[in-house]
Amino acid sequence: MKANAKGIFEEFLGGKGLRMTKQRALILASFLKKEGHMTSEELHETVKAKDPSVGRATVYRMLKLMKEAGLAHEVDFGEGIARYEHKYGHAHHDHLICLRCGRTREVVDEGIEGLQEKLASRYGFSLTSHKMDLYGLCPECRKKQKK
Amino acid sequence: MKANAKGIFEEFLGGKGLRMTKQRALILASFLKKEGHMTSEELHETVKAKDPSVGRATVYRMLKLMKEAGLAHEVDFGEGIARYEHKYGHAHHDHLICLRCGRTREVVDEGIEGLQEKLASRYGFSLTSHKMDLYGLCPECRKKQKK
DNA sequence: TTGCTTGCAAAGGATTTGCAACATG
DNA sequence: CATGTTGCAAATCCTTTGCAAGCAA
Repeated sequence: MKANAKGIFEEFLGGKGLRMTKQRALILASFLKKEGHMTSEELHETVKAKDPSVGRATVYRMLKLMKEAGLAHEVDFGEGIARYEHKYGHAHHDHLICLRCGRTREVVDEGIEGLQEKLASRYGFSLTSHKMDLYGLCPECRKKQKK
Repeated sequence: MKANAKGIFEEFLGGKGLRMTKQRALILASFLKKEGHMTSEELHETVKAKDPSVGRATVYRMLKLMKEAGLAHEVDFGEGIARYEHKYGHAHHDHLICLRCGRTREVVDEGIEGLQEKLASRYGFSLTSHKMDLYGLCPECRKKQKK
């Protein structure tokens, strides 16, 4: 699966006359290995652990490329920084976000997905994508809250 | 309605030992008058048309106050800039956004709202708020697309 | 008066870009 | 070898902050 994602990315690069480099391979591998919603800085740290010479600009440039290649997805939890999650092998999903501890859960509800389509077509829109983030308290934080 | 919103804001200010000033009154009125999702800069322009001496920092500071007072709501359509819509007299709603022309529509679907609660409680979360933005093509842009 | 407010400019934080040196196909 | 690529630092963009002067209560 990891090798395959790399294959997809190389094909993407080839199609645009771009090249695979050791920095790109390292960043891609690091990105795929880590789960969750990481910031550019977190990814840069992970990459630097393997090769301290990689600069942050390269990480930003790769993030943009991976987004174009369809391997990364940008999310925004209202913190004023971009976060990325990998799309490869991850189906579409929405987020449940704890306002206290920041933990997130990926969720999907077919019923909601269906109603979104209906809602859009009611207004004559054709839907391309959507984002839905639900904010609240996770079970653990609700417990602490009561004490 | 406008006068009333001003009343709400003055009460909010009073409760915090803050003062009403002519800049604040002007920014509030300009904010309420304009519909849609405006950026800080757009609001600043509107305000400057009435009083060119108002600085952008004051607009940013007011936006934060209006948010605290519950009169403004920050939204983010992924452009890297904050947009604000007024909450006063506007019930909760989600957005339908045209990817081509940028037009937005405010929508609500009770069915979706209900399923969101169910989805959250299925994971033990208590819900505080949510945001849902649907991206696609509006009826006008779909027509143009076909030609 | 007291101390909240303002405008300005400087500071900040995240992300982008120019450039000379370097590596890939 | 011709071009893409890199790291660095400088530059941007949006937003926040420090400060001296100004104004509301």
